[in-house]
Amino acid sequence: MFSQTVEYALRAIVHLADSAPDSQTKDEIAAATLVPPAYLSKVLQSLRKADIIQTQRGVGGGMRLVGTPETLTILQVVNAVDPIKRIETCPLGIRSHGKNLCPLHRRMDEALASVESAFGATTLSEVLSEPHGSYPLCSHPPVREGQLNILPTLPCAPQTDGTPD
Amino acid sequence: MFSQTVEYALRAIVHLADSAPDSQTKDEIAAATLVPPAYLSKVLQSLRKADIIQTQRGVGGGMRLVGTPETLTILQVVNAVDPIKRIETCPLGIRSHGKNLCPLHRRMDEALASVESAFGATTLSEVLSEPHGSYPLCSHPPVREGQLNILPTLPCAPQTDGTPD
DNA sequence: TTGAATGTGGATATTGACATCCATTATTTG
DNA sequence: CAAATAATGGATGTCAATATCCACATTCAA
Repeated sequence: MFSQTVEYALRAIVHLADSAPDSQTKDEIAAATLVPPAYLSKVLQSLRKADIIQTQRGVGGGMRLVGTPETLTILQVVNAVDPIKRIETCPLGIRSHGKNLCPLHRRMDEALASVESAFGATTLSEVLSEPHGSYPLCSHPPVREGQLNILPTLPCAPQTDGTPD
Repeated sequence: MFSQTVEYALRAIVHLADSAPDSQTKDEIAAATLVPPAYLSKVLQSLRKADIIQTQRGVGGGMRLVGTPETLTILQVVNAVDPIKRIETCPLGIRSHGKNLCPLHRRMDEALASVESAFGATTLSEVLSEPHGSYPLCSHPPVREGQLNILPTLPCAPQTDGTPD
């Protein structure tokens, strides 16, 4: 239903919002969100073109939010990479009758509208500040190890929690 | 957002529901719904495997609804050809924590749930019996010509209604 | 100024969704 | 049975989404 690109973009932007207003490099974001680094570049380009993030080349560079998590909605991110296409005209008619959708396509469009509405009403800050203390990219706080480690800090790092397979 | 296959399946099933309990051949459905005939075969196969339609080979054969338009929902049709995949577990975690989605994916799943709910609550008969007299596959009654014609009856046949390009 | 860090953009591969074609099977009618 | 009708299933083709790679441009620090 949602494209892989949307999934990646949202993961990345959540991570960026979480570290706002600081910058993160592409590789840092990729490691934290488990998105293929090479492809993440492309996705982030779309977000930059949509003026959702700023980029900075060179040493100490990276990506950061243009605005604040309070004002940025999930919908803006989604529309930047893979816009929700509302059904404007009957997909059957060569020349559709304006806004008069048939009952079938009206229902389908209403479904799209509900998604659009829900996403448009959700800011990044809302995603980040859930009351239950759950963490954005997984259901528990990220593993923070007080050491330089080989593996990047994975929000949802594979970990055996005692539960057998 | 919705796949082409879903679009085709819904068009076909609306047409079948509209002519229920009669049969329609694949080519009749294809002509009426403007779906590529060869591909429609594949889509209809999915509906048959889901026991939503019955098929009959040979002279006088075709496809018809198994049930009634009153009990068949859009969701059943959608799930037969391209199931709505709810987000059950965190897409990031190798081993996700059961049903505890992170805030981001919970929102995304809620959007999917709203689509699922809307589609599950809509029967084919509801689509067919809109109060405004609008017609299922387009916003006006189909062109019915009292003659044998070369072109099939297209519900949304391309027609110049006086509006310039 | 040099080199390391970092994003940019173009070329290219991979994959699955969409679509077509055709030989075959099943059914009905004459 | 023979012929016409109609669905079935397998093989194949096409294309856009996904994904990778690399040469290049930009920036900072030493």
